Amino acid sequence: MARLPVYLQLLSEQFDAGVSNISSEEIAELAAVNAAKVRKDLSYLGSYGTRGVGYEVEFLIFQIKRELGLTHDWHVVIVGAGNLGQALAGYGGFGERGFPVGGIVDVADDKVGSLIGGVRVRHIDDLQHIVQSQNVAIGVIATPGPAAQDAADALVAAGVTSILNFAPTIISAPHGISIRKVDLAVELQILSYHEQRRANARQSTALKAVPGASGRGASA
Amino acid sequence: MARLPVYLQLLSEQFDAGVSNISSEEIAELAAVNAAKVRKDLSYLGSYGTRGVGYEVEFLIFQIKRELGLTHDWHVVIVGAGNLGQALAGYGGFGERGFPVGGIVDVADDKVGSLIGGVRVRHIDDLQHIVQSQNVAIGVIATPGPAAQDAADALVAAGVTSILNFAPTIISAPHGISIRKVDLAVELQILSYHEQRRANARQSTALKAVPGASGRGASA
DNA sequence: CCCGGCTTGTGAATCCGTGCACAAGGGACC
DNA sequence: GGTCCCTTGTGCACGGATTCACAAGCCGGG
Ligand SMILES: NC(=O)c1ccc[n+]([C@@H]2O[C@H](COP(=O)([O-])OP(=O)(O)OC[C@H]3O[C@@H](n4cnc5c(N)ncnc54)[C@H](O)[C@@H]3O)[C@@H](O)[C@H]2O)c1
Ligand SMILES: NC(=O)c1ccc[n+]([C@@H]2O[C@H](COP(=O)([O-])OP(=O)(O)OC[C@H]3O[C@@H](n4cnc5c(N)ncnc54)[C@H](O)[C@@H]3O)[C@@H](O)[C@H]2O)c1
Repeated sequence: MARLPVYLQLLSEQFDAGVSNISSEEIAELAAVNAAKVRKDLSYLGSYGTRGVGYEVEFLIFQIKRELGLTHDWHVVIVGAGNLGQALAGYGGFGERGFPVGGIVDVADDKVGSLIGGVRVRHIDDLQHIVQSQNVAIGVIATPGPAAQDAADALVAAGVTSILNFAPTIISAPHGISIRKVDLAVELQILSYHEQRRANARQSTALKAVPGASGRGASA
Repeated sequence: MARLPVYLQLLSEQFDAGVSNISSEEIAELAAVNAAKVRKDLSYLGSYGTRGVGYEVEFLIFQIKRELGLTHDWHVVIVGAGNLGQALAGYGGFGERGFPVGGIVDVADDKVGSLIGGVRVRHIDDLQHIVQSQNVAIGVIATPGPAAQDAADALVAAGVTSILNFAPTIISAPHGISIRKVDLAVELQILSYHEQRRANARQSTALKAVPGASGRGASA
């Protein structure tokens, strides 16, 4: 389930805040979901709650981590040392959450060799060596859209089996490779869709009073 | 539907490549989804296809844009001018896709005043002025996790009605405000979940042959 | 003008995720 | 030891999304 990481995040926060026991109701509140859903999700891990009491936070964290495969670190390699690649590589939260940057590669000669967040940018030809020497399983694509498929192919050829793609391109990979895509523009467009629906709703209600006047006018 | 932006993206690419007509089958191929789903999604916009021929790319792009509310630009304001905020503000693809950066704000005095991607960083106290003078409807949160809720409150107070949150924190807002969250760690954890399942599967099959030996050992 | 082939649009069956409601069970207090 | 209260775990019903399959419809060629 895609909600487990969210639970993990908030449980970790609660644990740091000194909370040792928590009910499904409280988790639901913090995760902004239904309490029954929380219990269903957690029961999927096994019956680790105590009726009448709730869940032991520390134990639950461990169980979720086990389920997600977070019992050890997963090294990550970033392809593309541009704007985004640098932000990602320089972002400390990566390693803190169990995903240290094992390497970052690029094709551009002026990028190769520079130091980002303590990691040196290498040429993409070194990808296979990096992946295999560091036992990297996850690759992150931060190249321009047209290069994304090439990057994916290179990652797969190097032995990576999971890919996180930030480029606005749908990439394909052999069966057995996990791919996830994060597309900024898609997120914004979904928001604008809702904005537009709200604007339309306002307009329809106002229409009866003043036909022709638009709600939130978007004048230049 | 959350798939419309994906269709839009790939249709735009096809249009640029000179394709003027396209079938649901081809769209499905490019979007990596079922063809019937594509037709259902598109029929939701109205009956804009021609039986026996397919869809006219340009017209379809226009219809999807209309549905998504992309007939005009939506200005965006970024809260937090750190690592990520700077990458976002400096990213040209934002404006190209109809979401120009209308402003970027921060609390830190050493950030305020600097120029990023042609936009000057302003103090968060100016948020309301920026939002209202530029008619901004969408806010992007790029602050550290603990400050995310404050940022959201400030955005809502300033009049923003949609929020895209990059911080690993669940934020709450009044009813009627759209919120979307993009959490890097969650994406990586989902990938690691699949990795781990693959590793387990390998281990189970190997177990019969060599009990005790682990598949992809994560030593040190 | 008619016919055959191709693609859309959509009814219907199905599947999956969600949420309700409640029985089962554990703990604390008496 | 008993009882009461609180919370978990889950059977069940519901709704939306997905997929199949096919009739309807358009176009080009004969
Ligand atoms: N910058 C952002 O905030 C942001 C936000 C969302 C999405 N994106 C997406 O992320 C991707 C990268 O954005 P960016 O702003 O960092 O772009 P960028 O142009 O700054 O960086 C791209 C980097 O990729 C390298 N590159 C090009 N082809 C390559 C290849 N075949 N193999 C390896 N490296 C290659 C380039 O040398 C460059 O360094 C784009 O697809 C963009 O749409 C960026
Ligand atoms: N950098 C990345 O690649 C990356 C990737 C994924 C997620 N994130 C998330 O994005 C957020 C920002 O990451 P970052 O690397 O840019 O961090 P950062 O520390 O570089 O930048 C945070 C910025 O927010 C500002 N800030 C703090 N409190 C604020 C407030 N109340 N109002 C306005 N501004 C405030 C700070 O002054 C700072 O400039 C974090 O939550 C992080 O988890 C970052």
